[in-house]
Amino acid sequence: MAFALDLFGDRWTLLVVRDLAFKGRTTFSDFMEGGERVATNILSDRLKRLQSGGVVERRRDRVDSRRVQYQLTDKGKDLVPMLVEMILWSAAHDPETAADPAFVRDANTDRDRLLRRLRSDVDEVPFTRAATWGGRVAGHLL
Amino acid sequence: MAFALDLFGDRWTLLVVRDLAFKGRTTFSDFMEGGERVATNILSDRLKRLQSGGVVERRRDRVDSRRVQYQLTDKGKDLVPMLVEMILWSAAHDPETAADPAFVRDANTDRDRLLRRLRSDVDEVPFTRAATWGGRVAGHLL
DNA sequence: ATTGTCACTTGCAAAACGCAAGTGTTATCC
DNA sequence: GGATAACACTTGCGTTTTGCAAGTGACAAT
Repeated sequence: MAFALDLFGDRWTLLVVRDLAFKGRTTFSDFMEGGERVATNILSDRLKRLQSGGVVERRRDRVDSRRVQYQLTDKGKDLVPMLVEMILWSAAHDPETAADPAFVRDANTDRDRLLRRLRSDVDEVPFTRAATWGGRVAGHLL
Repeated sequence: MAFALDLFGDRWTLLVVRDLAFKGRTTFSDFMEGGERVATNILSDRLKRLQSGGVVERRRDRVDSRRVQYQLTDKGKDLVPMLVEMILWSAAHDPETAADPAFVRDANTDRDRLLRRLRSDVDEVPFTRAATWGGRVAGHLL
């Protein structure tokens, strides 16, 4: 656990991973526009740490070389089950939760199926689509 | 997720929860002796935050009134599945992991059973025993 | 009565964070 | 082709949080 917390034991890092895993956000400005107010220097620092931790990979966009695309490595994708548990806990205990009740139900009734779906969504077409669930991007409500 | 990270998005908080859930540690000095080097003021602060977050309860020891016993609330016990996923991720990706391979195997082959066991262990005799697994305290190797 | 244990608190230096502004590079528009 | 804009950052600086060491108060043990 100390190993995990060394890497993402802070306020922002896991939100970046969530954006990558569920929200289809892949660029610096995507992460910035995510509602939560990260400072640019902090975001920059967290992306570097995620890279050196092997959770995220960085590459320039082929089409528009100003842009930098971030994506989860396999190691990063392996965080999804933990994120799901975190979301479920929050959904259960946050009085103002924004989690989709159907997502929660699905996770509780057939967790393995949900995880398989999320995994395959995150795996394929890494730069064009987010993980989908129930026909739409999964994370909009998380 | 932001709700969760507000409460335990830092380096130390989840280690306290882990100590309570898996390692049978219940007192301030227990937490201090846990190997990781938390400062006393930080530990004190985190325990207060966990209390006000409803994750942990504080009560004086009946027998020795110097001592203070901490225990997980139901809300705190609900974090166990997330902790397990975190441990599994660390076990899979930390080259120097100390996690028990059999724990990892059990978690992967019959997760629900493991969670039920951990839950009942944490529930009963809250002040005398830690969660056990495989006949011994579960967390010694986590 | 003295010493020790336990659960903290306090003070201070160092590190991390948050904000605003600035920089360099690459597209896009006229 | 030159000006403008977009993007991904970096830099400076004041504020907040952390880490370390020492101290305190209540109670227990001897």
